Amino acid sequence: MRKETFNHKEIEKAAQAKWAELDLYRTDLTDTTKDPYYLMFEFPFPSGDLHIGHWYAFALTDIYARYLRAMGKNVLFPMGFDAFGLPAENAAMKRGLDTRTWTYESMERMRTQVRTMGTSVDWSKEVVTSDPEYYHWTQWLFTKLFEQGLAYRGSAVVNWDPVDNTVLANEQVLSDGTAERSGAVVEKRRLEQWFLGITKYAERLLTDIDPLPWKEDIKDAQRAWIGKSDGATLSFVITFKNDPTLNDWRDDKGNPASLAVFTTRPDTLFGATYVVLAPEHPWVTRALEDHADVLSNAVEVKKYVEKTKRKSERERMENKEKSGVKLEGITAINPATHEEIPVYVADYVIGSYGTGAVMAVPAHDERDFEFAQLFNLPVTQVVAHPFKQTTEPGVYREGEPTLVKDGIITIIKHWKEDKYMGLAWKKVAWGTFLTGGVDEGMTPEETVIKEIREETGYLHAKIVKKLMVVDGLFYHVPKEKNQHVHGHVFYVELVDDTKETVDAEEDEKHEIKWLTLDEMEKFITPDTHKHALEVFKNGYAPYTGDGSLIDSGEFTGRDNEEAKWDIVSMASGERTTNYRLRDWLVSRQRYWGCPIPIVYDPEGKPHAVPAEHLPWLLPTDVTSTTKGPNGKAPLAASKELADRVVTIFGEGWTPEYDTLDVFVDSSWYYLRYLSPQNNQAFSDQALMKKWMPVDRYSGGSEHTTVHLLYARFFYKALYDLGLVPTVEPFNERFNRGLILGTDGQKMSKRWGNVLNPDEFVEKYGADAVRMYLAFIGPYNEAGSYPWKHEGIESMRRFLDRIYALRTKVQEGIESTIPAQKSLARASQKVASDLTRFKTNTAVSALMVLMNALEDEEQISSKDFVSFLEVLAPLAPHLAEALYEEVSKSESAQSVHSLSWPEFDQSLLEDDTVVIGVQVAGKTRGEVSISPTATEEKAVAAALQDPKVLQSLPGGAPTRVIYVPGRILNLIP
RNA sequence: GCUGGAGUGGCGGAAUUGGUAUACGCGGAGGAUUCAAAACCCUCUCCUUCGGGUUGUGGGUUCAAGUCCCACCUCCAGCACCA
Repeated sequence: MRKETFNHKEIEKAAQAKWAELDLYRTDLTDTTKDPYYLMFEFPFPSGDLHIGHWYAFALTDIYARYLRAMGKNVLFPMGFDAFGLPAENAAMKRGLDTRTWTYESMERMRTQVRTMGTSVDWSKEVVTSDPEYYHWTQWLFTKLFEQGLAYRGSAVVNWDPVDNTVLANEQVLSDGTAERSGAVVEKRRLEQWFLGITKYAERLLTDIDPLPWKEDIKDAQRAWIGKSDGATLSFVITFKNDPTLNDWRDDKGNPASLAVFTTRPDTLFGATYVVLAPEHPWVTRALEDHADVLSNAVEVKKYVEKTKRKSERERMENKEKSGVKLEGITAINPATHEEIPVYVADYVIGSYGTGAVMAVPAHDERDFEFAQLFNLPVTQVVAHPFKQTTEPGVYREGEPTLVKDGIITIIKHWKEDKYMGLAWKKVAWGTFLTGGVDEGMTPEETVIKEIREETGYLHAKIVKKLMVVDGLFYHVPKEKNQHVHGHVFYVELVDDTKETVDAEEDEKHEIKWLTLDEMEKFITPDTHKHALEVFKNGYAPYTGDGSLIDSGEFTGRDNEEAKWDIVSMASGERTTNYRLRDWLVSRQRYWGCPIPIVYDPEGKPHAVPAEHLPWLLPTDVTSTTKGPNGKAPLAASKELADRVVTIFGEGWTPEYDTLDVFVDSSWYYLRYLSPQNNQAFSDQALMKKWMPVDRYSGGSEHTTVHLLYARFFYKALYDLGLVPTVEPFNERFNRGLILGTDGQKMSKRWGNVLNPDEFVEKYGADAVRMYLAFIGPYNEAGSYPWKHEGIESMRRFLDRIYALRTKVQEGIESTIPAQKSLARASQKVASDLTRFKTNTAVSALMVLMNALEDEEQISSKDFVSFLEVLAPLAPHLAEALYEEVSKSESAQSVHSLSWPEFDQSLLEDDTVVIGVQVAGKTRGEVSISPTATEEKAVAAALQDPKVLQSLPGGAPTRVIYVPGRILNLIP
């Protein structure tokens, strides 16, 4: 038997009944006496049961809600259910139950569970997305977007299950590309679908992130998702070899047959040696379907295109080996070099990004390089790889004048042996290849032959290959000046040892060494030469960085970034921005979702269902398991729906059969909380002005990109329609961490490590579970925390000790100063910790406080109530129970109606503090002095300490650094 | 591969934002209590050759670095053939 314990079931029941009776958590949204604070957590799917993750999300935000109320805020803390959607539908189907019935029963169960946590949710604001009262307005908002052209129809590729004759969501397709349900190999099909035009908002979604007070990882994930790229669209004129008449062919806009490509590297245009089209590119389709004769290898191309179509998304993602087919009969003209270059179709180019076609620059793009290797395509270097010398001798001297010139770096092979020429410099510790400057009027090649002869005397040298151009910035020690050399790197073989006498002056400079490649590696010193050797040994690797342009016509020599846009205008290109973000496909061929409020006239033209016919009800004569005809959505089988359309709109009119993606439902629910029963509007304008944006939004990191981004877009679209008052819906965003199983693994049925929170609530009580979760780690950082049984036991022990404290409480006695000080400190610490969502240190502060109170003989009832007030957000039930016991002199009915305890500031200031004493920065002792003591006093006190004296030669410091109340540092 | 974040005892984690590193809790050891055990209570618990040393590693800035700067290593998260 514990010395003191309490019956948590009793006190929880009593407290919860009391709160309900007092209607303590109903928020008056129109209250003008208090500051509004909108605190929200992500509303759950009705998954059937609350798991520990739900507790973590709801209970910890509840702690903050209770704290804010005590701070005098008017807190809106609502909840609801994201009730439509696949998870509910699948769960119901798996159990063989009706989706609607199962979903609503499931929500009822979860509501009860949420109450057991002691959350202070205002249930009068509850929203359920599958209620017609809610989706009425989802539909209304959709029609508003439709009117703006922001909701539109387009064709999209979907996952098609040929056995079940149905469309599958990505989640229903297994990693091997088969359907979860039927096991069939999933195919790709192009269907007409509804989209929301989120890409129109890409730029604003991006720039408006910057001022938000979110953690960098959340912001960055959104930026990556939007994926902005600045570049240019360039046109490549196309020539049809097999059918010259087509060369006059013009596109829809009357432009000559030319192919648009998007590139972020127009500066490398001179190095574009071929062009690649995505297999989905309209030209490929057209060439195969309408003009098969333009391709000499149409059969082969067709085969390749078919093959890539069958490839699943995942396959394409995992297997990144290049493949492709040349389009025989079509060539393109590089607009910069005017050279004729080949055209390929390859699936490494994505049809839906940019123009679905790229110019390939193998010298400066890794993917293009890989492809070029495969097909033996030319690699033309146009950007020199720069090296600024960073190791002596020859470190580039910043700010000093620099001689810019062309030069050669020559790797010379011995005429007989497998050895190479190295030059050991005599006046400086350089080991180099043969180098030289290119004189006016000479080519680098001529310079090579000349330099070999002048500097080494060898007469018979053969240039085998030009390897590359490197750009060296270094200090030429013998010449005593900075040089910036565009170094043309050559590989040369000596034919024989015929040589003439070398000029004595040249001979003075360096000595020839014949070295193997391994020896050469150690011998060579300048960075440019090291790189040249590397390329000689391992071959050219694509260089994707910046540098000066080479072999780029009139642009040669200029900085690539600086010349970029000039090259674009020279090629008559257009500066373009592209985004990775695609428009949001919202059609779902499922039953359990918000019906898309669209009907089609006899010509097939879509019309929004007029407002007076909303809500556009989900028919009840079909259900999740109903199969629509020809693989259409379940609603296509609904007679109820078809009849409704004919009755309202007339013969020949047909309904839209698809339902909306659940992320549409959840994109605006925070607006509905403000006016959940409103049947005149989706929300209330005055209340939105008062309450938006949501002050703090807590949720899972899995929703960082999709939900958060979609909600931001939806809200911005409503802002443009004048329907909401601000540009962003959420101010602060906190991603919570993950509670792991006791084995440190993610909880999953597969590992058999799923813990049921109800068991712990039953055994230790809701308060212990709440406080344990609060203590497990910082809630404001998305870490992951393994569940420890010992942890929750210790938390119950802590609560028992608090319960035991009540026996020390005395009515009518004075507070002691130590008790007051402890309370003041804890109250301040808990307040600042909770504000930052640092629940773990808030709990720790409570523990420190309790340890101090335990040392007291007696506790005044006033102090004890203060203690309960600080405890109340974290352990609301126990605080309430103890409050009832000791609060006879208090006027408030509930501890949760009290305001946060205030203490005299002077209680936080100590008369004496212990500060560290350092000698030369090392801690040697400590002194106990007043935080306002003068430097003389502090030093005098410190010199009393023998340890300090001992380490302070001379007995007195020459210099003193004194930060009152913090540190004393004595410098000998 | 790219981008972002983080590395502190046996473990979860603290650290007034540059000022006594290891708060609080778990685990462990010893004791008290008990016929005995559980529970409860008390004490100790980074290393040390007792000089001192210690925040992933190596440098730097500073009177002073877990905190700031540079390089490297490791882990986590997001994106991933996006031209």
